[in-house]
Amino acid sequence: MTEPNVLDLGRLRRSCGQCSLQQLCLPAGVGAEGLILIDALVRNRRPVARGDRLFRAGDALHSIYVARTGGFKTIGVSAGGEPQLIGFHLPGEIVGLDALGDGSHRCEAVALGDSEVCEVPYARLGEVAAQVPGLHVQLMRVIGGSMGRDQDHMEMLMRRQAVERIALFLHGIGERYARIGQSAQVFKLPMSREDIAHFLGLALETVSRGFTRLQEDGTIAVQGRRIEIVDPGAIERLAHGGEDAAQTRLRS
Amino acid sequence: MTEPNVLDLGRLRRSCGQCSLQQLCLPAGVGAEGLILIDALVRNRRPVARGDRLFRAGDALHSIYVARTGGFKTIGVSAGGEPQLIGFHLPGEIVGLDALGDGSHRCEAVALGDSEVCEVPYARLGEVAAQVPGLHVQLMRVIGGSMGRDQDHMEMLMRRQAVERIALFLHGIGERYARIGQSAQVFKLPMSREDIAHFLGLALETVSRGFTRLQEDGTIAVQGRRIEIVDPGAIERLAHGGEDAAQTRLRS
DNA sequence: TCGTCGCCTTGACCCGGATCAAAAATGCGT
DNA sequence: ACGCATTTTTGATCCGGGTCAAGGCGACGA
Repeated sequence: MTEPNVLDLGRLRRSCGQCSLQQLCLPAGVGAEGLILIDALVRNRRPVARGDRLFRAGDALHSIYVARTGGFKTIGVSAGGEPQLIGFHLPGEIVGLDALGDGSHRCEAVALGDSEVCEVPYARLGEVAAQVPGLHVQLMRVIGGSMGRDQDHMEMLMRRQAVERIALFLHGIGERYARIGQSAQVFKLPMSREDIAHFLGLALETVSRGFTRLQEDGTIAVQGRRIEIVDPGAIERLAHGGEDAAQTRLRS
Repeated sequence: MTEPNVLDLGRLRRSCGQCSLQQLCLPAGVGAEGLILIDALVRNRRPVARGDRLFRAGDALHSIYVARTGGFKTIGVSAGGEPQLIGFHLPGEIVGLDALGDGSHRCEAVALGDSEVCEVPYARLGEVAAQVPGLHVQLMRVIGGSMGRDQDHMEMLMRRQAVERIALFLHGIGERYARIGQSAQVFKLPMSREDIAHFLGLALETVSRGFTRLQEDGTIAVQGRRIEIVDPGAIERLAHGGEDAAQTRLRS
């Protein structure tokens, strides 16, 4: 038995105006009439099963994606070498910008768990952006945010001490969950220890040991992938401070 | 529109049409009439003395810059922590994109030596881009290239062995010099060992030792900051993990 | 309920690179 | 040219974390 308004409900729930990610996504700062165009631009939500790929390295840039639920990791396959974990993409974050440079993807995007994405055909994005004032600005902001996240990643990789990298990682994940209205203190990591290790440039054993040590210090509570940040101050201290107060010489 | 057929020599030499970086810079793929607009957009070349800053962390996004000669480093000051070397910017490369996210710079840009830049006021860039079809596309390509370079940086930081990071660094620098028509085998590094060390996440002594070791192996020849890549194959092999056959990965 | 499989934790050992220290080379200003 | 300061190289020592190896802990199906 079918409800008469099931289509309307479905359509309504798919629309950008109703999306919980609206503030973060492309529509932000765009008027109502622009929203309609963007609604048409964004293909319907699409389910993605755990382990499925949105695209592979070398694929031509066809669409960019917004993670709605679940999560993704992007893996770069550096010529012949072993795969490198480029980044994680939580709900509300964009996947696929790596192809902006030369029009083909440098890495592949794998779903960490069962997920949903919004697909945005890149070719039509340009057309719509030309009609909707403000979309380019928002697009730049979104892209800039993505670059900022890459720099956060580098900041992690530059940290000398393993626990500092881990603290920075957990702090960043918490902040990103807070952006979508979830708790920054208690969350479930969507990725394995091995993924985290590759992301941080550590051995997975070192990640595990780091978690244990932070738990022993009373900084966090660990139950498998469920993390509770018991002492946010300590995490912050490890993440930002922690290192020598050496005055480096920046010549003026 | 007006034909600028009467030009003094100085203006001609400053114009984008005459710039040796034309192919890499904003004008690429833009018609003659667009070029005139871009010419007007780009402020004249500006000299920057060694050690001068184009902008500091926290500064509002005012302009983005194209390095013409010399070179720059961008340094992120992560809240209270010690400074982190985000990247190097050789001639033809863009400086200042780090502010796209939230409109204020995350890092400061310091001239490695006496340099020249083209300054592009960001507010006017948007206006001109609206008038010049194809500029947005090129803008995206330039931004994408910058993101790609960041990922190359990460690839370096992920390498386990110090010599591999150094080999990857030298290889990348060579490629970037080749893009602007200079030799990829012989070049003078514009930055100090200390800068390289911070960039690669190593101690400066380790960088120095790595250079020495590569020289002893006959892979490179070092004379201070002047580097000659004697055995490009060996560099490539080290850069890509030392296990795989030489596979050239050139970004267009 | 049990057994299996994947993921996570813990232990032991060892090496690469950070660190401390100092000499050598290069560059810079006068 | 000279002397001074910065940069670079080289040496010696030590420790964090990579690596190998074994042991828990759930989750899930039979």
